Order: sequence, then C-alpha cells, then structure tokens
Amino acid sequence: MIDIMTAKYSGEYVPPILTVDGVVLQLINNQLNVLLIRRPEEPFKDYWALPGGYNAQGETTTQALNRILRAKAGFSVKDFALVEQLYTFDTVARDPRGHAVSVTYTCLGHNLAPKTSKTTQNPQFFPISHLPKNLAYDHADIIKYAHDRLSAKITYTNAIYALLPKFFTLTQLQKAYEAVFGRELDKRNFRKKFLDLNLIAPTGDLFREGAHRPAKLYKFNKQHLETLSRSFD
Amino acid sequence: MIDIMTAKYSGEYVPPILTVDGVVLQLINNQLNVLLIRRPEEPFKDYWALPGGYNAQGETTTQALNRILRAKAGFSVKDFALVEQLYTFDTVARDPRGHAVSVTYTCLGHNLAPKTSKTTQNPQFFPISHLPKNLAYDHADIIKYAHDRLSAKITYTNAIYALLPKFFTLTQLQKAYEAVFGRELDKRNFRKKFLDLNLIAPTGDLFREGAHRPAKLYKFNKQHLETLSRSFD
DNA sequence: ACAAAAGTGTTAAGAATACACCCATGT
DNA sequence: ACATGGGTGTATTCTTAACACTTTTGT
Repeated sequence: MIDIMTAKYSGEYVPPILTVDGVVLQLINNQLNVLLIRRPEEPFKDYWALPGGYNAQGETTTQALNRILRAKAGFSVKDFALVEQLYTFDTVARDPRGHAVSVTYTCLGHNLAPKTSKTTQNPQFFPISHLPKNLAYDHADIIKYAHDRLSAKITYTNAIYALLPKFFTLTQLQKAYEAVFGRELDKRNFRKKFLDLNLIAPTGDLFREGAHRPAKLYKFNKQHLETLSRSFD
Repeated sequence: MIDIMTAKYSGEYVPPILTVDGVVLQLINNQLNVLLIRRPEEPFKDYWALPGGYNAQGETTTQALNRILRAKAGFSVKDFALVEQLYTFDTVARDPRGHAVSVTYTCLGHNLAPKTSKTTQNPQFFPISHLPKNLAYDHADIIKYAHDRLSAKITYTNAIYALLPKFFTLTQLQKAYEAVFGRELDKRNFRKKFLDLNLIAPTGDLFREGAHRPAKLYKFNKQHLETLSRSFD
C-alpha cells in the first residue's frame, strides 16, 4: 500500500472517481414514483438508472447534483421541496470503469415534470412498486434504501410536506402517508393524531371536485424540515 | 463549467480530494468519550482533530478508515463492535488545501486503548462534555452530529451493545444509556421496559464488587445491529 | 450494625386502536 | 333520490410515568 501522506506531498495522491446520484421521488396518482434515465452508453447501455455523474474538483456534491439533474433530466434542485443526503456508497466492483465512490441524495417534490433537451437521457418516472427489471448497477438497492429512509423520516419529521402541493386536503395527506408506508391508515385516528401535531392549519378555502361534499384545504405551517415532538404512526 | 463526461473520456476528469474521518466513541467512567489526535502539521498544527486522512484510488472508504486509524491511533476497525457511516461533508472552505469531500464514520467499542507507534499522532480520548477548545476544522460540529445520531440510534436499535462489555449488569446498561442521553432514567421503569424488549438474557453469573449485593450479569442475544419493534425511551 | 448498590410492583395518566354513521355536494 | 367522498366521537387496550422500600453483600 502506498504511503498516502507522502504521495500527497510529492504530488502522487490520486483520489478515486467521485460520482453523485439523485433519487428523485414524487407522488403520482397516490403512488410513490422515482425518476430514472435510460443510459445512452456502456456500461449498462440501455438500462434504466438513477441520474448520476461525475463530481469534479471545485464542485460541492450538491453543485454536481444540480448540474447532473439539469443535464440529464432537465431539473434544478430548486424544483425540489427537500433535498437530503442519503448515503455514500463505495465498492470497487460498483462501476466497471474502476473504483468509484458515489454520494447519493434524495430529492422530494410535487408535480415534477422532466424537461427534455439535447442532453437529457429519456427521463421518466416509474412507480416504486413497478420498477423496470433492467436497472443499472445496484440502483434497485439504492431506491429501496431511499424508500425505507423516507418511510422512517415521515414518522418523526414533517417531511411529508415535500411530497404535497402547497394546499391540500386531509385525504390527500393521508393518501401520501399510505403511499410511502405501503399500507392503509384509519381515517379518524389519522386525522385526530395529525391535527394534534399542529403542523398544519386550515386555509379557510374548500376544494371541490366531483359529486360530494367539498374538502377543507390545509397548508403546512413550516415548509422546512422539523423533528416532531411525538412521532407519528 | 467543464463538460464532465467529455473530460472523463479525454482523460481530463479531476476528482476532488477525498478524505475519511473516524469518530471513535467509547464509554470511560460512564462518560461518552471521543478519540482525538494532535495534528503534527499545518493546517491546524497542534490542534486536536478527529483522526482522518486521504482516500486513495483503489481503496474503499472503510479500507481507508482502517489504514488511517491504524497509522494515526493504532486501531484496527476490528477493535470496534460497530462501524457505521455517519455523513459525507463537503465544502470548498473546509480544507485550506482546497476542495475536499470527507466521508465520516462512527466507530463504537469498549475498552479501547490507542497503541502508540512511530506514526501515531498522540491519540487520546476526551469526554464529549469537555472537549479541548482548539479543535481543528469543523470537527466539533461533526462530533456533535455523531453524538445526536447515536442518541437517536440507541432508542430504536440495540446499538448500545457496542458500548458495553460482553457481560454487563443492568446498572451498567442503564448508565450507558444515561451517558449517551445526558440525563438520568428511572431504574424500575428502565428495567421493566428494557427486559420486555428481549434483547438480553441473564448469564447466570454474578458480578461482585464492593460491600453490597452482587448484580446479575447479562449478555446481548445479538451482537449485531437490530431495529427494535417498540422504540425505547 | 452499617453502608452501599441490587432488586422489585402498583397506580394514574396519556396514547393508540378499533369501529359506524351522518354531512354536503353534483348529477 | 342517489352516489360519492368528507367529516366526526367513544370505549378499550396498551404504554408511559411517577414513586419507596426490601435484599444481599463486605467490612
């Protein structure tokens, strides 16, 4: 093994490849969806993958994330209501081009629509429950990890706000939780418990759609991450 | 901004410096302690710092962690009962030598004693409640972050096993929780709740010390991380 | 006999769960 | 009038929290 300190000072220190991947999640039709791109080249040519790319010197990982999501899927990190670091993966075998370290981020938003351009790589949202079979690298594991973390996070923080529109009904809120948890919740208990948290307030407006009683609209008091006093569900 | 993909294939891709830091924690006299080294050179010469160093190409971050902890503090990752990734920090300003990305790990153990050698850098344990004032970089923040994460982790996992000896008394266990939480717990409630989790079993042996009733010794059923059904405290 | 830590139960308050009907609207 | 989703309360079980004395040992 080389002496890394010596190597550095004699100009021989060579860092591993550093990459950044984004796990972009949103709700579509009350289902949790993830953004994938189609890889235009080897390795894993024509496989679906999380948007990702190289992190260059002088760039922070979030700057790299922003650049990569813009180039490959037409998104800016400003399109997301919440961006959080997920995990840093590294294995020698992970990338056939050699040893790589990948910093992954989870990006949450609402009504996200990829804008295609010359550089985008066929970005599309897929329901997490029905991912394509040909997923590149270990991206299926990373998506599962992101899902698990999100599921935990919405139980002890207000993170669910990032998946909802600014104004929403209690039923929408409940469906959002159900989509992430993957199970149904009791309506009366859900409302009682959630309203007790004082995270949301009624706007006074009503949401009308279809032949039934209109629903009260609510909004979150805080649009940034907060840890709950009592955890939820 | 350079075209990173093109740069790569024309051999121009230059990754940032990648470093790895370890937050080594253990209990000493029922106090949570962290391992620091004294920096032998600039930047932050003679400041106390978390042991850390460069991650070279071909090394995984845990391999780098192992190499660095061995060189600077005489530890092997095998000395720790639990090693977990903490967070990946990156800011251009973090390291005066230029943009760096640092992957940090938390290492938990019991009865850890640094072994000094030619390469070690005066490794010493400090109580988290009384850290030296001259801490390098943002290491005070990183230590606080590790502490917060550990505090959360021991409430929903069995991670506390990693801070205890193989055989321990219920009082030792309670003191370990109290040391991490930074507050006292009720003895009767603690025992009732913890024993209900079925994480530990009595060994049948007794621990005698001093002029008082001897204590039953227990051991953890699993010496690896487990998520609890009901979270604790 | 004394000092010191180990060990042990009950009560009260709060939280979680299970569960079914009326309300307001559009067609 | 009917179909549709919105909205609401109570009883039970479980969990948490508060609290003090007896036991076993070494000196």
